[in-house]
Amino acid sequence: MVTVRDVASASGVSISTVSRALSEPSRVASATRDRVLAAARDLGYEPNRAASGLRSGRTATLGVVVPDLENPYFASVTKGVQARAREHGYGVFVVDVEEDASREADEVRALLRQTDGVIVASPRGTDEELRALVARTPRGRAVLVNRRIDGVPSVTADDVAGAVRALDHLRALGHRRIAYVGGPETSWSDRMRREGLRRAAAADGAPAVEVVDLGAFRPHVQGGYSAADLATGAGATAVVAYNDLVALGVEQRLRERGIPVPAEVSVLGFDDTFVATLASPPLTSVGTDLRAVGGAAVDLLVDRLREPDAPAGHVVRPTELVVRASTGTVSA
Amino acid sequence: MVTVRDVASASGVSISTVSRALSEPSRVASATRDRVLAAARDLGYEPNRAASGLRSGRTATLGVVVPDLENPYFASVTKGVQARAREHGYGVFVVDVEEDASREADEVRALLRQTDGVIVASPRGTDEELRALVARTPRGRAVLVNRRIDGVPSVTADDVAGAVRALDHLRALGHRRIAYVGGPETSWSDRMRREGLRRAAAADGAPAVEVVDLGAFRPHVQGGYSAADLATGAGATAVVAYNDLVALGVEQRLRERGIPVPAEVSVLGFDDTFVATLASPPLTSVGTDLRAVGGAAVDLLVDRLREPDAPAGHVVRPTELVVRASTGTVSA
DNA sequence: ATGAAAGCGCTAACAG
DNA sequence: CTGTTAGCGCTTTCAT
Repeated sequence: MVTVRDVASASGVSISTVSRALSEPSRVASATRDRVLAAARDLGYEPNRAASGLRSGRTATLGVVVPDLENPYFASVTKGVQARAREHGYGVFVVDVEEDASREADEVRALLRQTDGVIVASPRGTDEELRALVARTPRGRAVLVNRRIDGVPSVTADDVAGAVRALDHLRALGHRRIAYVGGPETSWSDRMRREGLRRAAAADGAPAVEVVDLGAFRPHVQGGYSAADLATGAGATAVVAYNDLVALGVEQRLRERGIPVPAEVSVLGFDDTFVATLASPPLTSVGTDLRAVGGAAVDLLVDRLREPDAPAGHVVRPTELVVRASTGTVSA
Repeated sequence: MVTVRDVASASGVSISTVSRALSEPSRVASATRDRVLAAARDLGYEPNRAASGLRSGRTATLGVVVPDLENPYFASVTKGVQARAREHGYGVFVVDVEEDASREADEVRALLRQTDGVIVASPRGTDEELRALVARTPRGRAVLVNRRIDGVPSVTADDVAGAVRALDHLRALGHRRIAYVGGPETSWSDRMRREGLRRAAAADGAPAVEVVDLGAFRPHVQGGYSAADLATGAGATAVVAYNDLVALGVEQRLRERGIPVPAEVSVLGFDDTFVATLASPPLTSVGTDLRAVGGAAVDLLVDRLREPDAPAGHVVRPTELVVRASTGTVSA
C-alpha cells in the first residue's frame, strides 16, 4: 500500500507537505505541489479514508434512510442524493427500513456514527418521535425530506399547492364529489395533500366540491385496489390517490369491474413517477422533480456541515400538475 | 465521545480486554465480559469505525455499483444487497453509474479503497474490460451479478432456461414467428436470453418457430416503444422483450396503434418486476427473485472475504415463467 | 485470562 | 512555505 511517506520520500518533501499539497493545494508552493502531485500519481497513491477520517473526524460519507427502495419515489430521491453527493465528494450509505417506523431512529443513530450527516426521507415516525430523534442528533447533521419540523433543515414539495391544482383541475372537468385515498397516517405529504384538497374545495366563488375522505391505505398498488370500491360506493366521480402506485391500484380494480376510466370515473395520482406513464390510461399526476429533491437535501446537508450554526433552511420544491388520460369530464 | 478507555476504567479492566469482550467474547472470562458489556451499554459506547478500520484494515462496508437505481430491477437487487449486508453487519455504499460503462471501472476502484468488497451488478462494460478490472482487483473482493467470468464469483439467473420456457409457452399458444427486442449489446442476460430462444426454436420434435432478432434497444419503455412497429412489420405474432420496461413500451405502442394484446399480438417480458402487474394487460414475464439475487451476491462476497483463496463460486438462481394476460393464442 | 505497548495512515498544531 | 511531532481510537502481538 502506498502511503504519504512513500510519496514524501519520492518527492523529497515531508509527509505534511504531501498532505497539504493534496488537501490544501494553495498553501504549497506551486513547484513543490507539482512535484508531489506527480509522485502521488506515479506511485498510484490513494489516501486511506479510515486514517484521514480518524484524524480529522470527517468521513466524507453521507447516509440516507428511506422507507422502501423499490418504491419508485424513493429510488428517484436516492438517485438524486447519490449523484449530488458524489459531486460534493461524498459517498452514500443507503438504508432501507422497509416501511418500519420503529427502525428509523436506530438506523439514523447507527448511520450518524459512521457518516458526516444523514438524510431522512419521508420518515414514517410521528412528529414527536422525530423531534426526539433530532434532539439527540449533533446539531446540523440531519436533514429531513418530506417532513417539516422547526429547527431541522428540510426539503419538501409544495404539496398543498399541488393538491389545490389537482382539485381545481377536477372541478373544471365538472366533478363535484371526489374521493381521497389516503396514505400512511404519519405521512407529512399526505397531511399536506389533504389540506390542499380541503382548501380548494372550500374556496369561494367556485362551484362547491365535496371531498370524501376514504381513510388511510398502504402506499402501494394493493392499497388503491382495496380502496376503489369504497370510492365508487361513496358516489365519487373522481378519485385522488395518495400516490401513483395507489392510483394504479384504483385503476386496476376499476378496470376489473368494467368501470371505464375516465369516462365514468377519473383517477389522479401524486408524485408523477415513471409508473404514471405506464398505466392505462396514463395517469394524471401531481409531480415534483424527485432527483432534485434528493439533490437539494444534499446541498442543505453539506452547507450545514460547513456551518453547523447557520439557521435551518427549508427548501420547498414546486409541484406541477401533469394531465394525462386518466382524468376527463363527468359523463352526464 | 465514549471510547474504549472510558469503558475500561468504568469496568476496571484494560482497554484490550474491552476490545476483546466486544469482538471476541469467547476469549474473555464470562464475569469480566458481563461487567464490560454492562459498562459499555451504560455509557452508550459505540465503537469508532474509522479507528477500528484503520487498525484492522476492515471497513465493515460493502459497495454496490448499478447502472440505474430507478430501474425497478436494480432497485430490487440493491434492496436485497442492503438487507442481507445488514444481517452480516455490513453497511452498503451505493453508486449509480447512469448506464455509463466508462464509469464502471473507476467507480469500482474508488469503492474498493473504502470498502471490504464490491458487487458489480449488470456491468455494461465488455468482458475484456471487466476481466481487466477484476485483474487489478485484490483477489476475492469483487462479485459480479448478471455476468459470468471465470475466476470471479458471480450470481446470475438461469436466463437460458427462462427463455426456453418463454418460447415453449408461445409455441404452445400457436405462435410460429416471434420477434425479440434486444437490450444493451454488452448485457450478459441479453446474450443468454437470445441463446435460450435460439435453442428452444431449434428443438427437435416440436413445431418450427422462427425468431426474428430486432437488434439492440435501450432497456427502457422508450426502447420497446421504438421497436414495436418493427415487430409487427416483420409479421411476428408475439414479441419477446429484453425486460419488462421494454415490454411495456411495446404494449404502449401497440395500444396506440389499436392493435389488441394479446388477441392480435402477444407480449412477453423478462425480470417480472412489479411493473409487470401494472401493465394492461398485465404482462407475462420470466422472473427471478431479485432480492435473493442481491442477497446471494452478498453471501458470496462475505464468504470470499473470510476465505479469499476459496474457489470462485457461481450461483445460478432459478427463473420462473409467470403467465399473465399479455400472452394468448394466435388468432386464426 | 488479562495487560502493556506498539502502531495503522493521516492531519493539525506548532515551529522554524 | 515547509518540517517536526503528537496523537485520533482501536486492534493486535507479546508478555505475564
